[in-house]
Amino acid sequence: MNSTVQFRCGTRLLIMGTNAREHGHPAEHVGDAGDAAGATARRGPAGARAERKREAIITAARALFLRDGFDVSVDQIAAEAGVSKVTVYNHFGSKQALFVEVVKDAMDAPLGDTLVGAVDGLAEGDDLRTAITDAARAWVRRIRSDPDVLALRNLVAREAHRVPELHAVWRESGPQLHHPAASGALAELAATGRLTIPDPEVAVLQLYALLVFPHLVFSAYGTELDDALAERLTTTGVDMFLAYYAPEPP
Amino acid sequence: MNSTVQFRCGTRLLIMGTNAREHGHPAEHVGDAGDAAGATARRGPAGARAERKREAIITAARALFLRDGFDVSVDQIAAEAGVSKVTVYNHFGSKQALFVEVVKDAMDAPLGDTLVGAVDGLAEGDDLRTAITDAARAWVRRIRSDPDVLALRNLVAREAHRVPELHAVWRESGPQLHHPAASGALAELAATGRLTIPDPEVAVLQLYALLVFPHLVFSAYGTELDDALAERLTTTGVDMFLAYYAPEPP
DNA sequence: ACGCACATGAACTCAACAGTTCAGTTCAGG
DNA sequence: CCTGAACTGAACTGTTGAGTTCATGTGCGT
Repeated sequence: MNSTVQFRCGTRLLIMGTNAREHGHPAEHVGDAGDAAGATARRGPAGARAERKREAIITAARALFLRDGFDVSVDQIAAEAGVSKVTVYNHFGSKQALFVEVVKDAMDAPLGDTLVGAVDGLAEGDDLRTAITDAARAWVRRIRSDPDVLALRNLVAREAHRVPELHAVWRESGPQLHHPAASGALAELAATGRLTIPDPEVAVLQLYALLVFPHLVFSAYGTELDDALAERLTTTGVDMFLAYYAPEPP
Repeated sequence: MNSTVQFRCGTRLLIMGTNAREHGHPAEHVGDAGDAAGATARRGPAGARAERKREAIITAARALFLRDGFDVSVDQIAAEAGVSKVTVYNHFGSKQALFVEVVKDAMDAPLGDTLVGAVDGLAEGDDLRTAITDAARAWVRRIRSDPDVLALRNLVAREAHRVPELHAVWRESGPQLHHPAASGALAELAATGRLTIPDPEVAVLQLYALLVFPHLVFSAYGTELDDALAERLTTTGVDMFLAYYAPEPP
């Protein structure tokens, strides 16, 4: 919508598996007016031990939720976390709240930044096709190689109807975060005259559509595109995009 | 993969809502060797009354499953169908089996045929862009206007992990059915020289990606693209596709 | 009009699971 | 080392929902 907003909000890479995550303050998102005031509203136990427990719970819950969906029992999560069920409830209040917390925590935008990086570091004379293809390749690889990224998206998609709050979380951390990034990158290319983009909103969608949506869609139904096809899809996709939006062929 | 297979397999339009469906033989799919032999394997009650009941159950179950997912209780379904719960079990054996049956029944390929139709009725001199755009528009409209089409896809995506048999059903009735259709249409256009398609597999995916995947993806997360955007997406998508695959601009 | 397969409904079993209670234990911080 | 907040384990409540049983109708086919 509006231009010149801050991109590059969350470059926190979402490594997962190894729990080497700094974990700042979990609920320190951007907007959310009405949260800065109370501050003590419904925060769980405090202290060093509590922090450890909390993290253990989130880690275990993330793993189990990603694997089995919302249907895992709280007992399982507690067991996996090496923690009493009561502790889970002391910390999060309800299963839903825990779920939302897990998704919030895991949902940092790993997409789109790649493109921004590629475009930012693009000198005047560099080959646009190569740059974008590389970025796209990295982007797709990230999606495909880290099963958790797709698993998380599918999880949110699957359970959104059961946990309505997910909608909000998703909108805030998903599209709203990296959509402006990619959008801004395209705008930058348009501004410097390397692309001609009459309808930026459509162009961004098409970029997604050509490069990542196939993976999202197929993974949603449990199948997976093989490496060779993914590669052809990426290069041809960028080709097609540039053929349409670049003023003249290089 | 192989060319010159039969397209136009299932042109049974999936109207829904009005239950004016002829309902032939529900399990009369194409391949499925090992089904023609036994024939009496696990078929439920027979007779006129039974058939009525069975249909009522499927209709009710479809409505409820599409609305609320797999979580509706069998009692609800029975009530909605005006039928005893025992009858449901007499007919289908288990909730899962009923679910699979419902999906099988509802899953006819409404996609792709449009394209085939447009291409088939294309005279030598006709404008390709207009024809494909019209087909695409109809296609997208069908997806967007009939909530059940998307609901069904989302349902399958959501519950596939709980009902593994869905994978098979999906593969048989989904991609495997209309993918060849669209694929064949493209092949036909390539054969008559109106398009130049080096990598047909990729081209089909790109056609899907540009035209329908955005709708699938966004609907999976509960949002919806507005009409104007959908229209721009369609026309620009076809444009882009043709710009890349048509030998020379008309 | 007769009989039997099919349908009913109401009560029942069984299991799982969210969330709670509580008496007792652990650990971090002062 | 002492105190209290935080944790534990285990038992408990309450609900929900799948699938079953059975005694009693009801309608289709002949």
